[in-house]
Amino acid sequence: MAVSKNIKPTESELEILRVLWDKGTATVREVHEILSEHKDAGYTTTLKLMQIMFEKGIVKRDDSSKTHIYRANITRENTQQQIVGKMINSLFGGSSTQLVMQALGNTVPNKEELDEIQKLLDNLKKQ
Amino acid sequence: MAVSKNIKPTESELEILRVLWDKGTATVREVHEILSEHKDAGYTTTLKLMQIMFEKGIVKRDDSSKTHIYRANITRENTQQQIVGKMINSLFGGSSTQLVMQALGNTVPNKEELDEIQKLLDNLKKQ
DNA sequence: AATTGCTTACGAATAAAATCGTAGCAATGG
DNA sequence: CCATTGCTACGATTTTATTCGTAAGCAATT
Repeated sequence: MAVSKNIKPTESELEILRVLWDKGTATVREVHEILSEHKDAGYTTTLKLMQIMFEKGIVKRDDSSKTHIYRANITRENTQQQIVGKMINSLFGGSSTQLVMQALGNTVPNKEELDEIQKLLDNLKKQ
Repeated sequence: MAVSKNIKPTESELEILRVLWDKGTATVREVHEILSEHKDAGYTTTLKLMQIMFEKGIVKRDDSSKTHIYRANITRENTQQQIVGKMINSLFGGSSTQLVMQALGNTVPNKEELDEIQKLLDNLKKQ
């Protein structure tokens, strides 16, 4: 398995990553448009953040044309794992079960989701 | 239901809260001793943090004697819910199920834990 | 009474994250 | 040809979080 870098995106970086994960690729303008629906910060703020993320290696970019095209350089899955893992330790005393209980108690999943979880659970039980 | 304040403890504050949640009450010294097992920061750093948390209302304290006695003023459950909820939205597109799958895939629960989850799952299915 | 040890208070330094203003460059349309 | 528009670069500022040094109080001990 590939070694997952221990990258910890900040809150703002995560917002940008979400857009990139969703869209695949995006320009600063596109990211900014979407972010500004829920947040107000200037265009250059988003630009600067994405430049910093580029320096950190969190995103890649194609700068062959004037308007650069960005894409994520870390996967959603990896980042989720990273953050969830950290949270299990820091908030749930290392028990993933506690987190699961909390999450399930939080919002009620529908039938399909319950089945999906049940399937995973069955799998875990077999081992 | 009580209105849960929208408090967002910082990383350091969370470390302190964990100690307080575990022990119920603690002095700065006690908190510091425990923290310094895994982290090195001076005593006054911990002190200052706890003073700030007091100002924010995150912790209470009994200052009737010279050595103040602290306790958490927000519950573990509430804080977990707060943070998990935020994460479900920001990282899992609002799907608690996705988070559950991630968490379960992360570290393998033992038999008892699996049973516990199964029980909760059964309950959810009934509704 | 002086010393020592432990405490709180608090200003200030440092570090990290987020925000913004301005400059410069290229393409476009009058 | 020049004004406008939209882009990147980047330094500087602001905000937030963390860390620490120092002073002062109090109590036990020498």
